[in-house]
Amino acid sequence: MPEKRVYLNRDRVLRAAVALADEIGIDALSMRRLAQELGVVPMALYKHVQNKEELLDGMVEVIIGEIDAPVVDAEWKTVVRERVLSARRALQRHPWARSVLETRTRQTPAVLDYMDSFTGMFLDGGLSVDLTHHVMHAIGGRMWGFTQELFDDSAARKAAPPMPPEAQAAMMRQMGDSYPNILAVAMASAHDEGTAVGHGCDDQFEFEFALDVMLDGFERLHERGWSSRRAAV
Amino acid sequence: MPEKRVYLNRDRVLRAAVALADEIGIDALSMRRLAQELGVVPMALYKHVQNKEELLDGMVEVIIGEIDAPVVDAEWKTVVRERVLSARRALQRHPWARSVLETRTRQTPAVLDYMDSFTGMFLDGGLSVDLTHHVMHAIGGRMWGFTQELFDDSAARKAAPPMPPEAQAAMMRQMGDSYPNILAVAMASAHDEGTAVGHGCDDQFEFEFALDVMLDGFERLHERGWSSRRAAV
DNA sequence: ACCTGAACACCGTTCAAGT
DNA sequence: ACCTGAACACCGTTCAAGT
Repeated sequence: MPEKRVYLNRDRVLRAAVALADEIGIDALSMRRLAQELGVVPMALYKHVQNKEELLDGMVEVIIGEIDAPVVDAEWKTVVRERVLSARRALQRHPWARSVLETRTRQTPAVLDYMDSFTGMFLDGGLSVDLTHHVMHAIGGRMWGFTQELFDDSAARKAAPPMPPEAQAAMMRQMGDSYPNILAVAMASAHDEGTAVGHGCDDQFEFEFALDVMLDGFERLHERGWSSRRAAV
Repeated sequence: MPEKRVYLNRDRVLRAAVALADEIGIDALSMRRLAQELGVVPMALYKHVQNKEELLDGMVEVIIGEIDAPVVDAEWKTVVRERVLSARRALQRHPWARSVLETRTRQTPAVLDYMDSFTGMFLDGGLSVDLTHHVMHAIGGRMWGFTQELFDDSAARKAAPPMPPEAQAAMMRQMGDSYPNILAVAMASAHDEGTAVGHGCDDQFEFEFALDVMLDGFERLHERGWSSRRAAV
């Protein structure tokens, strides 16, 4: 008696990939091994995922789906803090996730959604778009690896050829519908670049901004005689 | 007329690997491709490097060698700042270095030397061993990826079986000769763990420490009406 | 002491077919 | 519409030899 044939789909493939990576580790996760797990020939996967890169992008989507929505009715610092800790918990559930995130460069809709929502936590908290911009860069590494590339277009530029201005404007308009917060920040920093006074997206500036926030914080703790014992209280 | 045969050595192999990765990218760097570059059969490399992992560890050594020594006669914040910026420059010269560093878990002598010297910048600046400990964790991601694992022994524990106390003491003594600063910090946090009040090496605590340093810093900038224009002055 | 050659058990992905 | 099979051009690493 032939079993009812259950067709593969993208979602089944991605979930199986996440589960398998949890089990055998990311290095051992190959297209061939995943196919075997699904009881299918390797090439069957390529109907649902263009290549291995896209499989990894899809696995990131699954992880992002595990991050809690922002808490409501709290000051922005609490909202951000809880969200970051939730993201951290999601990453910890999947030990391979950190290293995969760090290699992703494609800005999939799932990633952009998360970024937009994250940006919104600062803007809703009343931070200026300027400060929010640099804060997003600074917190990037702590949120996880790919924030850096969001407002920094060097990665995107490599992927896509330059666009005529009208196409750029059209894209901006379309982005505004889905990602209003990202758009607000991107527009403000583009304006800054025009005036040549602010810092649109200078990689070195962003790095030093984050470094100085940390060093200044350390200095204040040192001056106050901070110790982890007292912090525990 | 036969050319004088120049034997391979570890250093030649590592330098060639770094140069080749710069040229063709880290993904394309294979033992086979590297051997070809050196005009040698793949297996010849295995005399100088146990396997590919060790090749990557060796490439990290080369990178560390490019980081400037700490500047002298300056306050600790400046010393740290300059060192971090120097490390950043080294990483930027080798675009593949970041991703390689993030996958390294072995604590080679080169890595320990760098860590010890880095720790020393804070201790010499007068920070307490306690604060230095948490600061080292906090700055880890900014320095680069592997600091996290230094005082956190979970990675080391996986690699090596547990030791009898005498062996541990002997190792400590030996470490004290080469890495006095690491030892000072490690001993202080071990003591804390005994009192069960401080935070020896709680991963979650370290993460939140760093997160809160950033968030508090952002809040202060927000309150002061910070803008990148004024920061430029 | 150092390098070689052949072989093993893997990869991701293509192409042209099968149902 | 979806899956298959065979093949291609690669990997890292072993082992037993060569000079």
